[in-house]
Amino acid sequence: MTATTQQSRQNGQEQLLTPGEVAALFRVDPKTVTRWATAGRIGSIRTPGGHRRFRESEVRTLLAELTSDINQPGGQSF
Amino acid sequence: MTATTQQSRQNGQEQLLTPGEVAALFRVDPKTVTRWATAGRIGSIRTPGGHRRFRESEVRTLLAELTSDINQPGGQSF
DNA sequence: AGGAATTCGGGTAATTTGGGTT
DNA sequence: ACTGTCCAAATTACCCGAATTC
Repeated sequence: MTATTQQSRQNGQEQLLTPGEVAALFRVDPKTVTRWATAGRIGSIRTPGGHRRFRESEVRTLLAELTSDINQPGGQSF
Repeated sequence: MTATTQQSRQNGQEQLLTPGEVAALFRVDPKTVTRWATAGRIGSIRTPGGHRRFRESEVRTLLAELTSDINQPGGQSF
């Protein structure tokens, strides 16, 4: 198996992203992504050391919602 | 044989994970997992050669505890 | 017995965290 | 209410050579 060192082992596992990667996708500061997690707008997984990891699927979903105007019931607008 | 099938199905024994395996679950470097073991944040078993192995149940429990989902069952939110 | 991949160790950059501020 | 920046401290990532595992 030719793998660098990282994310190419668990095939059926959930892929996780670092704050910096998520920030790059949204074109925002990593700090802003952290605020989203703190505000409960996005799920996060903390490492035992306290750093956050984000689910790629969830991030992509959120990113898709921002790509086009979404105003559907259940979207929590309060 | 692939990297994910290093160990065959033993009897009722505890499944052990390699540092790389645990690292993939948390999306960190295998070396980071080693530091967690050194810091006592996660239990580890050493092979006669000095390599570390981790209990799968403990790892999954730890992963679940550090996971904060926003609208999905299974995660504690308090 | 040889080979590929992983995991030791240490040491040094890069990223992340949290608070406070603009 | 939301985001970007500054700061210090903590955590994590990549570098190497050598040992271990399968």
